[in-house]
Amino acid sequence: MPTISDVAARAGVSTATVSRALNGKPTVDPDLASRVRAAATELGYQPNGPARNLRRQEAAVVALIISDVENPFFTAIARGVEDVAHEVGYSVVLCNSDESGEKENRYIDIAIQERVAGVILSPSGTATSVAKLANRGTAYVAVDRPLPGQDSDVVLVDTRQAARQATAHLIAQGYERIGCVTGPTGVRTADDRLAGYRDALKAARHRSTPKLVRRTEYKAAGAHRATLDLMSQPEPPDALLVANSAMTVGVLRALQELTIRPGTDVGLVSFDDAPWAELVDPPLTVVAQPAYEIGAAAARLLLARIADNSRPPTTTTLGARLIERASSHL
Amino acid sequence: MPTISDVAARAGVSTATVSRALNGKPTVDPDLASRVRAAATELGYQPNGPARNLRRQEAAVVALIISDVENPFFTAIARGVEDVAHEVGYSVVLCNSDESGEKENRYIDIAIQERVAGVILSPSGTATSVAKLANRGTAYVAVDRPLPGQDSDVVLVDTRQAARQATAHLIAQGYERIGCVTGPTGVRTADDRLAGYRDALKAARHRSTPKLVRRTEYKAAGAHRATLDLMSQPEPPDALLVANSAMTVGVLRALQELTIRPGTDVGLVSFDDAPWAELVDPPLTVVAQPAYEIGAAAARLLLARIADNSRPPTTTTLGARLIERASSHL
DNA sequence: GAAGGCTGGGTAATCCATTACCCGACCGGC
DNA sequence: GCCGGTCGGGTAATGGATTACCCAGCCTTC
Repeated sequence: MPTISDVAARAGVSTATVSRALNGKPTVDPDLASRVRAAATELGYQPNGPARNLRRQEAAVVALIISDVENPFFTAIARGVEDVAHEVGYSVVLCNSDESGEKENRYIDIAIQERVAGVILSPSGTATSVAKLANRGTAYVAVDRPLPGQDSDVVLVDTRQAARQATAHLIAQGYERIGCVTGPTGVRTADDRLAGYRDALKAARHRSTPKLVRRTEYKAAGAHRATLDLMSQPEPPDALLVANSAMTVGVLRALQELTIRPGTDVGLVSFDDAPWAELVDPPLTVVAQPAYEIGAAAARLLLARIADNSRPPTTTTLGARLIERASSHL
Repeated sequence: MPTISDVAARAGVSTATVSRALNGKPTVDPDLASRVRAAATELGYQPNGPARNLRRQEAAVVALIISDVENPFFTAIARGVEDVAHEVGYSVVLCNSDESGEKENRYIDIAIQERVAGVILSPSGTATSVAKLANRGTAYVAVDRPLPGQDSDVVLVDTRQAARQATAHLIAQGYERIGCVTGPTGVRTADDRLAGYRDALKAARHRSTPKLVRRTEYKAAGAHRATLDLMSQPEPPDALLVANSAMTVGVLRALQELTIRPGTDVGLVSFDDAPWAELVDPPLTVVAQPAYEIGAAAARLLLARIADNSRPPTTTTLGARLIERASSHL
């Protein structure tokens, strides 16, 4: 593996000049610079990243810690982050915390150890190592969910308002016993969606009862169980608000098993406009979240904070859009 | 940011002892070791990764370069890789090459620069920097697609056989003009699936004609166009084999627009058992690929190669499973 | 023609953890 | 009581790129 000295020897200059030439510093004679570049390509020289990062005290890398790689919402965020970061020469590494506080902490530790320039994360909500980032002055931005007790940059969706609107839509369509399947207590988006749901019920003077609400992990399996449970009650709901698309898979599966037809027998609105949402029968009414834009905005905030860590923390709230399709029409 | 010397000073020992204690070397007095650990936690010491990697000449990190983060097939592979790697203390960083040879090369260069222990990638198929990995002796494993001209470890699915079986199934169901929507020329899985499709037609003495085949990028948009084009011919196909689930989204959308009912008007078999495959109407017959196992197997191979780079390259081929649902029954 | 200012480029310090090498202390055996 | 061996732990070299600092040579300017 060739080092900078090998290149220097081959080009007949000092290592300092090689470094300057390859990093495009303007103080190098163009002739020398091209001799250096030639030597570097001939040797197939690749700078030693750890050495460079050690000296520079920072790597041009941002870590993106998301809570579920298999959730299209988060992968779309990843795209947004990548596009913005790449434009300014940063690389993005993706880490999957799997909604586990432990894995999240582990990845944060790794990010600190590797001295990445910044971290974007969707906090799991349990106590985390995020404080360490703050202590060390590593730039970070939260997406999708705020950090409990942390005053940081954050990019959110006005998910409570969106849930309220979605529920109001169901009410307007004439549904009377509207249920809600949402994520675990303590996960902010799950709490907010539930709150928005209740807001709408209250505004319409509907009674809100725990019997119509189920909370489980943000996955198909949990939602599947929850739905079986909800629908087998003496007075089952006649419509459901479902808090993400992974859950919707479980809900639809459960309804299938119970031979309850969505749209006809039970109204359905789901968060996340998954690619397949209009392919199921009936096409799903969804709350489309601007995932790509969340990622892009988070990346821009992170870059700004890397440049100036003293700037005041900002909260960016993006709106969601209700897309009405057939699953929510009586 | 505290360094190892700070910890050493605080614990009243030398840096060597700190390093040994924190790395669990057995030659340290237990008392000293616990004093060191205490000092480390008090200071919130996190070792400097670049310095460590520089010295060790390797990082306990493997890079996973996949061609599409938004494709569930690849994210499932990621899970498999992660689970195996974590067990032995390796971290996984995910890089999204987006089917672009250029991005792939870029990430390979970064992986080399950062001196990761190994690389797992789904090669885009265009000429790549993979040779650099080989030259430098960095361990790597190809998944899903073999590396052209490289004799490396590779984990594949017998996708030609699977395509053949899927097509034979359509033939057995009585479809007569079976079409195929597959990925771009040169992408091995796309070529193989087409070949398997032709194998089956030939075996059944059906005529194979280019009029029934379309090749486009492995995405919904391409497949959408391809389907509109295929179905608007004078003699359109009465069944389709679709080469991945992203494409199937495009195909279904196109059929919807043309008000052609899948299953009834046109038989459908798709690669990849997406979570929503049984939720659409009619439920999709699919070729389920063992994505998680591919990832796990690749990770195991990579670890073996990291341990011993002289071992002979192996090819692991996993089988796929045809899951018959309603979309392929006349 | 000499002094001061620039410029390009070399020398060597620096980043920090790991580890080869070495040394002192203590043990057992004769 | 002395010697060789063990064990624990310290000193300092090491990895490779960046960059502060310095110097040589040339240009300007009076």
